[in-house]
Amino acid sequence: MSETGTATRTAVTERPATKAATRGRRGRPVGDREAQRTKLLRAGIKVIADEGYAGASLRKVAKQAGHTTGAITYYFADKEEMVGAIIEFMFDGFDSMLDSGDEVADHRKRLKRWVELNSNSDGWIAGFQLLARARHEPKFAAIYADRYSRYRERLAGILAKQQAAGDVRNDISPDILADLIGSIADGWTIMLPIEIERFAPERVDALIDAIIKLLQPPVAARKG
Amino acid sequence: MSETGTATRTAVTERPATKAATRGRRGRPVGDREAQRTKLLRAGIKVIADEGYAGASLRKVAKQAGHTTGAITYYFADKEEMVGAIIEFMFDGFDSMLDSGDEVADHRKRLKRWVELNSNSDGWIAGFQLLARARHEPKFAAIYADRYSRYRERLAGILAKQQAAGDVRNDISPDILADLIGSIADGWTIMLPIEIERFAPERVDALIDAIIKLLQPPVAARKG
Amino acid sequence: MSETGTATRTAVTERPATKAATRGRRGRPVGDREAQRTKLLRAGIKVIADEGYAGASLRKVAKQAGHTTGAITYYFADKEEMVGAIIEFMFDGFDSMLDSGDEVADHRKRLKRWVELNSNSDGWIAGFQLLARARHEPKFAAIYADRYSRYRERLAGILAKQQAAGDVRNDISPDILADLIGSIADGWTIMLPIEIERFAPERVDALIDAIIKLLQPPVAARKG
Amino acid sequence: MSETGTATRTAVTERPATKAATRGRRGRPVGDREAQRTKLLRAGIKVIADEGYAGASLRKVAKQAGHTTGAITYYFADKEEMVGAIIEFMFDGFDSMLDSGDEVADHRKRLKRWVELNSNSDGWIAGFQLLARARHEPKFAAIYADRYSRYRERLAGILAKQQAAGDVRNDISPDILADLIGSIADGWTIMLPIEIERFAPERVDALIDAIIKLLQPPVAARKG
DNA sequence: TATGAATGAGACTTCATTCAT
DNA sequence: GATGAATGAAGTCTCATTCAT
Repeated sequence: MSETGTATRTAVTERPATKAATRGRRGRPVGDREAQRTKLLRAGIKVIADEGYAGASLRKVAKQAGHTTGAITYYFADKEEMVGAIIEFMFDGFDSMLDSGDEVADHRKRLKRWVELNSNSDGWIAGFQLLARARHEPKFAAIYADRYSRYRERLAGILAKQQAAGDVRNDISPDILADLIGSIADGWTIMLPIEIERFAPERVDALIDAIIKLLQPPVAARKG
Repeated sequence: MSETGTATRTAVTERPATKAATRGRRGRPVGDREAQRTKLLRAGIKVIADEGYAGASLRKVAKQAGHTTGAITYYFADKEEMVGAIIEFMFDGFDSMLDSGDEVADHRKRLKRWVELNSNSDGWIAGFQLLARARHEPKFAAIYADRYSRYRERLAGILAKQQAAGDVRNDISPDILADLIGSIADGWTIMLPIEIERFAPERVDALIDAIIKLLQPPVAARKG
Repeated sequence: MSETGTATRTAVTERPATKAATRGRRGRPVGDREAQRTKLLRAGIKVIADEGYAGASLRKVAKQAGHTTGAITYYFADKEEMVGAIIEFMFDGFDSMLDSGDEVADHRKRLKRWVELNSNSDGWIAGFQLLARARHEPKFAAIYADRYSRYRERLAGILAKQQAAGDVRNDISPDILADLIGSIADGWTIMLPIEIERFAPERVDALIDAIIKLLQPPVAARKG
Repeated sequence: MSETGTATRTAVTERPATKAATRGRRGRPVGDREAQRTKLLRAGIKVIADEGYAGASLRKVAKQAGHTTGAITYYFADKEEMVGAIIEFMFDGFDSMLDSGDEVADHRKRLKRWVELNSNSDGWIAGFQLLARARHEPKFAAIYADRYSRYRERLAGILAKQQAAGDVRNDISPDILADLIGSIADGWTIMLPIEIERFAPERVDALIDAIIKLLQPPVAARKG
């Protein structure tokens, strides 16, 4: 509830089930506004993921949400506002990825999860589409920069702990390592939809093995 | 005629200004076809870099090149073909980057050059915009996939040689190493326009140092 | 709601002129959807009749109807759909022609009416323009084929009844007779706009007389 | 050689075979102009038949003829002139159809030939496409009216002879009969490309049988 | 609260035409 | 005699946005 994004606050406020059926209800339906807004955001993510930013029109978003065109400009001042809301909304589900654990082996889990998300989740596909757009919309860029750096900081924290435990090489500072790992993940995001065969499960395993090997302390220094 | 790509042979053949005004003239024109085509490609790259794919209209490209809209569809069957040509054109300049040399120290040169390209050159900014689009245009995707894999192969070849010479660790296969380095570069491309401060010169140096360190053979195995 | 075709229920519902000027107004409009649609169809018929299919642009149709281009693609997915709707609409008015009666003398009425329609009504002039186009648009062709065959069947039914009553020769099957009469009518449609003098009233009478004479039972077999 | 159309006069003037090969010839190539013009006309007919009038662009015609766009406006002042020339050219091959003979049975031949021509010959398919256009181009209309009436006159002449011989009913004037038969043929032209199944060989035979039966003198009056 | 008719600008594309070469 | 680069208008269609209802 202490989140930055407004979008999350709303998605939970589903109208209480005490209300009458949709037809024939009386009075002002409380909470509907936010629920509808969230519905539109989800529809927007789906459409951007499916058609790219250039191909995502408000009409398609409205249709996807089962609304009419007018509804969108009713809920959002204009397209830009809607897209901004979408980006915030997407990041709200993002942090969970780092909760995978602090063991070295958990790097594997995280990276695998990353590849999966990028293959299947509308959220991350749309996210990448909007990233391209962010270059031209400073507002979007700010959101991305903020959220990404937070992610790298947490990763650096984990790596620092692992270095202290002797599980990860300590001849490179943890924030640099975090940066490189993050970059690899970003690079995968870029190319995954284009070179799918490069990301066959066995190859992804090999790539992750290599990353973990690169993180290991030099032979002589290894613990045990 | 001995060039690799024809597209690179650019508009040096500008005619002397003995002609009427540039605007509005008809009939068989000055200059050769290839030069005009290249001019349009450069204009396209500029506009895509400035406005993103979604904002890059043929009108803008034509204007940027000092032509009318019709000229573009005269040189290219349609927008898709033009953009395809742009991608190819960008990669033509790209291949030269691998010619930087086979020494380990040359990895540094290449990576620095990469960051510079991504910071300053319209080419790679446009390239990333188109990459996002490639997800929805199989033809673009095919070009990217083809060119990228060629790049990685050459890089893997260099790394294999360096492994044989004992300059690079050989506990990870060269194609996996090439893949990871390429991914890092891709990841930089993605975030560079958004997190410029993350790519300050000193930090880039530190990142590259780290990559080279990661490539080194484990202490015990080092030559000399 | 008890209508056969909705398209026929036309723009009688014009609203009182209590509104601002027609041009430039926005928001929820006067009149009902069906009426506006019909208005556009009529405009389309007029333009096609005046300028031919090749010369009938959406712009012109919109202008004729007092709308902007966008309105047309609001009511019809694309030009093809609009033209398809026009053909259907024309045929809706067409079916009524067969209701002229079942007497032999009614063939005269019908054929005269046909010539009149082709001389004066935008409908059939447009119809012929579209017929030429149908060769290259299977969807149009399908509509024509369907409607024409329905027409011939009804005509054949009438002729069969007349044969049974001994009013029409029965040495030729009714569907063949219907086909030939229909073909004559089609032939007139084709040439009427080009050889107007060939279709002077007296000559049309003579042609129709001849058709009726051709339909008569051979002398010996005549009833009475 | 006493033809009206200029196009025929030219098609015969193929350059004498005494000329050298196309490459390396000297002097002004006599007759080439007309030969090239005819080549363009044929290409025009092909394209109009294939794509309809609306779809027939000068570019396509030029391409079909193996020329460049400019060639067409070199040979013809503009598109209208080219199309006018095409119509004249088409009719030049037309009269031959009436040369089928003067017997009653020859009506069958003629009508069958007509159906065949309309099914397979580019000439007549293009002819019908242009007919639709003629409504809006008085020049075209004049050509059609002239040529058609000439055709009907010849047909009436044949029928008059057959009436005199007692082979055809004489209770309807020959020009009216000729008009009706011509109309049927026109009607077939219109619908043939759209209702192909209606013109299966057996059915065409039945239709023609019926026409011949309609032409027969009433039973009591028949000769023999 | 939400609809949906309509706008008007602008997108891509095709075309007839022009004209230096 | 013929080419082909380029124009500029027009064509079809899509879109964000507005606003009466």
